[in-house]
Amino acid sequence: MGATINDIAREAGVSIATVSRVVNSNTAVNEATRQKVQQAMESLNYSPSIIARGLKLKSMKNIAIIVSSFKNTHHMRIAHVINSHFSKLDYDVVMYETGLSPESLSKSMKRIIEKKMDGAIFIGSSFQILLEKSKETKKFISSIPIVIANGWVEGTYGIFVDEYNGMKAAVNHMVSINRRKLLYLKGTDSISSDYKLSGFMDGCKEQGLETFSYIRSEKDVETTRKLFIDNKNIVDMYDGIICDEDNYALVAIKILRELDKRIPEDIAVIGCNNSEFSSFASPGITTVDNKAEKQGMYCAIILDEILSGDEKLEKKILQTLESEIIVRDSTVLS
Amino acid sequence: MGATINDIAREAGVSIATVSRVVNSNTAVNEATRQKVQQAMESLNYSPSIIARGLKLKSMKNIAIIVSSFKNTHHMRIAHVINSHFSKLDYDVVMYETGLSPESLSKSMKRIIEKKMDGAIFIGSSFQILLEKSKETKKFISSIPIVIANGWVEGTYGIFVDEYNGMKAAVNHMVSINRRKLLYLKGTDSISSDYKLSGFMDGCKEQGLETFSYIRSEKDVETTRKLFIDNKNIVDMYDGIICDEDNYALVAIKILRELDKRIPEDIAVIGCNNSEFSSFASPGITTVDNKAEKQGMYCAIILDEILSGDEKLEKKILQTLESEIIVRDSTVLS
DNA sequence: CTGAAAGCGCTTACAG
DNA sequence: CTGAAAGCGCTTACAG
Repeated sequence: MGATINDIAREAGVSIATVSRVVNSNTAVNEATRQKVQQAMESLNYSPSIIARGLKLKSMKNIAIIVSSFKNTHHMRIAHVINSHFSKLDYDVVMYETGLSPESLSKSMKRIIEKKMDGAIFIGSSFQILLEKSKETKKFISSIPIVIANGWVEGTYGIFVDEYNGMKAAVNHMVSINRRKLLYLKGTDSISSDYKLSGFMDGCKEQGLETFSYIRSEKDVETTRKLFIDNKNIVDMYDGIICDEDNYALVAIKILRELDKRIPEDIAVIGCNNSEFSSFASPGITTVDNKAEKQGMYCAIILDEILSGDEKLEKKILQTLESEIIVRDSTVLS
Repeated sequence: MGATINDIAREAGVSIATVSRVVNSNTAVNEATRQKVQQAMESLNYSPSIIARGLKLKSMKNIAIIVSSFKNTHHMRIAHVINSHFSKLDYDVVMYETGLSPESLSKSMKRIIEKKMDGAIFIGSSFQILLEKSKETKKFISSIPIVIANGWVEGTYGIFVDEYNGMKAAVNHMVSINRRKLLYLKGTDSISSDYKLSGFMDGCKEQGLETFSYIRSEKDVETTRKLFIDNKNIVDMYDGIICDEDNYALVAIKILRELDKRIPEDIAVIGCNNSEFSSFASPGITTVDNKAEKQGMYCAIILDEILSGDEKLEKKILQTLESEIIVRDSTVLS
């Protein structure tokens, strides 16, 4: 239904080469001719086919961002930064949501190759495992440059945040406010979540703590309530709880309050991600800030460098960003 | 660098037509031939160019979802549902983040047309105004079917949630728990936010309330604190606060607590969106649930119907979903 | 079951 | 400054 370059050429009484020239305005064109063409384009409501152009030029200036869920706010913060960066460079950035199934990841990877996109950024450590499992991966990795936020597989570039030491810092912070009996709440399994847990465990050992443990659980309200009530000793035995995500900390605080515990006097709580609501909540939640924006920025910059061919980077883990504790009322009253 | 259909044909000793046939497996191909081709594809690491195919076939089976920000969790919930729906139908759904500038919207629309995408869904009422302002809009709307969540412009399909009556219901709920002096906190301006406000105002009038008002403000902690402290009378004059978003309610509760107000005894608070943290927070936040998932589902279904040409729908506002109050501890203690 | 050929809508040397 | 022509990588009637 849309007009093509041929229609415009006919309407304006010129060749398609000339039309192409005025569309791309990179070669000099006689002003009168340009006018005619422009008018023809207007009146026929012309819009050039980027796919025909892409076929010719071999690049569509596209990059892909892949997340497992649009609902993961932490990952979307990272995606936001990447999008802003590449939009400015006139790239078309397209987001894919793949869930956690290797099949749908494979499907997306296939599409991304077939579309000859210029690069891809995966957000989240879960992709490390997923990529290792998927059949499409090798082909994919050899086809286009890939950056992973919080993950790495052979042939890709990884940008990590040091959540291991972030969690150690959380333990140290607890000790600094005299909490020596620590519980760790672990949500969904993932590489990142495992790193965090070992940071916690090692931190506790280094500090010579005698009472520390962790629980793996769902982070919804009902489950957590049941967990805390069925094991009444949990609430009485520990004086500090570290959660692997802020929303888990939010839930924990809710239930602790129901059980008449004072935060932080009876039990101090630390979350992770420095999400918006961690500062909006009451009490404000002390959190391990794992630098979403900074990580996104690094991902973007690395991919950018690769694409512009500025340098031949070795494929490897390129950056490890430090995370940082942000202290709020859930551990220290202001 | 990638192998093309010609390379495969040569390698397998067949014509490109045959290669195409085995790739698309829609015509019968001799089994032995198929094997040869398949092997050639394997060994050359072939992946068909979807863009060459698209040029020929005129449709890439793509739809676009456009949001103003990846960081808007409410909008991403809607996007998530739409993505799931179309992924199952083997569409490639690509997300665009445009911000709130007409320019970047125009750019995205241009790209979407140039890519000959099959349809587009805008999420958020802000797009109504943006689309009305943009130069590209007319062309865009006449090019492909468009659905807007919470907005409508001539030539598109609109799926609305009745937030006006949602806010009236919030007022009624306040009255039912004996709150008759209500304050409304309004965040960023948008059509949706205006609807909500008028729902509040009209609700108050209908209930014959004498003390009600609204404040337009930023929703961060500092601003709200200053607002409440500089106008100490706010906190003393009202016994109920309705906020146009949950995160605003969260902030309000935080500051009210700092000022030693009890929630809900002294002041009851209602938010909007039924976001995850509204149930995770303590107290749980009573909220106007504007049915993100349902709205997303309707958007997807409508676009789906248009694309499959099942029927010629009149272009108009197609659905208005009812919103619903979810009562939690911020208004009624359980 | 298979191949030769036309065509999808562009871009870009190459001539003039 | 402008046009004729080749080619980008596919699909699909049309013959055989």
